[in-house]
Amino acid sequence: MLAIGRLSKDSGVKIPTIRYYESIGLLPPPVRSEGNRRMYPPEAVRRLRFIRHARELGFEIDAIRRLADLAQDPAQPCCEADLLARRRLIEIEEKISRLAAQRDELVRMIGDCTHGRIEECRVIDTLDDHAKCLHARH
Amino acid sequence: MLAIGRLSKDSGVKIPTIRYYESIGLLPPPVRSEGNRRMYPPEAVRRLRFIRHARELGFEIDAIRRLADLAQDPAQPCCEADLLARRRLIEIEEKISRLAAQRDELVRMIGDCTHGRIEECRVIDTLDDHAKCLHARH
DNA sequence: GCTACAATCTCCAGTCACTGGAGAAGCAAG
DNA sequence: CTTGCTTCTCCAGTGACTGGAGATTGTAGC
Ligand SMILES: [Zn+2]
Ligand SMILES: [Zn+2]
Ligand SMILES: [Zn+2]
Ligand SMILES: [Zn+2]
Repeated sequence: MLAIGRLSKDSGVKIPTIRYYESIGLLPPPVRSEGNRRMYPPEAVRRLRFIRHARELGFEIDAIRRLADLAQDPAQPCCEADLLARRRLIEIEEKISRLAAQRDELVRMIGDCTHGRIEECRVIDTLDDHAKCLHARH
Repeated sequence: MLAIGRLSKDSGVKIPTIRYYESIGLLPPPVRSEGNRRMYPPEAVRRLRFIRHARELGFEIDAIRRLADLAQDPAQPCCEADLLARRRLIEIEEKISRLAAQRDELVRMIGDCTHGRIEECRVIDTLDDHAKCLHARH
């Protein structure tokens, strides 16, 4: 059995975050010691690492809840887990293309600016009029 | 003078957002009509479009506040505006590389999975152990 | 003038995923 | 017993909105 500080160190998840995950039902409430301290079984480290890893890959809490539940159930088919991963992948690709478009605009704005006064600034000028952008939408 | 609904349509910024921008001091409080309605000068459309455009390029409100103020002051040197743009560009590049790393992991997880049961699922398996990832960090 | 209906007003709460502070209580070592 | 560390609960704040409730104002048609 581990105290919360130990669990935090072993899993790499901050103490307030662990309590937060408990409060939203992502991490099951552990037993308490006589003095009301949370006492975790060793498996909690694994679950929390799983959660952390999924968060690092950008999964939302709801998706992680499903993924973590599925991980506990080895006989189930994995199509739902794979679907969640594919959804996340699509999301990532959309984000990347949006950011790449923003990057293109900024590179151009900065590159075209002669760095004189505001009145000739390409950055301000472009922000002031989207028609001066390469991409129709951002 | 435009009412808020008109301003919203002309600028593409939703009414509650316009009021929100006023509340945080990004948009100056307009004069009011006898009946306490906000009445905007035509220039408000331009300012709001500027703000919206900068938001679409991912600038934070604080940066936009500076940029919008600088835009009003044509004689100033534009180095600060350019610096804000360069900062945003760096931020974008960092985001893209983080997302690209996530994408690589997900593509591999999904591609390697034989889509059988959870116990053999590469998605769950990889989430469970970051050592199975390509990238050391995400 | 009256009646709908649309537009706007203020205030407040919710979103997401944490993060941190205040103040109190428990716990281990010297 | 005291000192200092850990943990407890509760609450508020983050960023940038978003939307609902309930009240008021403006406008068009009759
Ligand atoms: Zn410039
Ligand atoms: Zn643009
Ligand atoms: Zn699978
Ligand atoms: Zn990993």
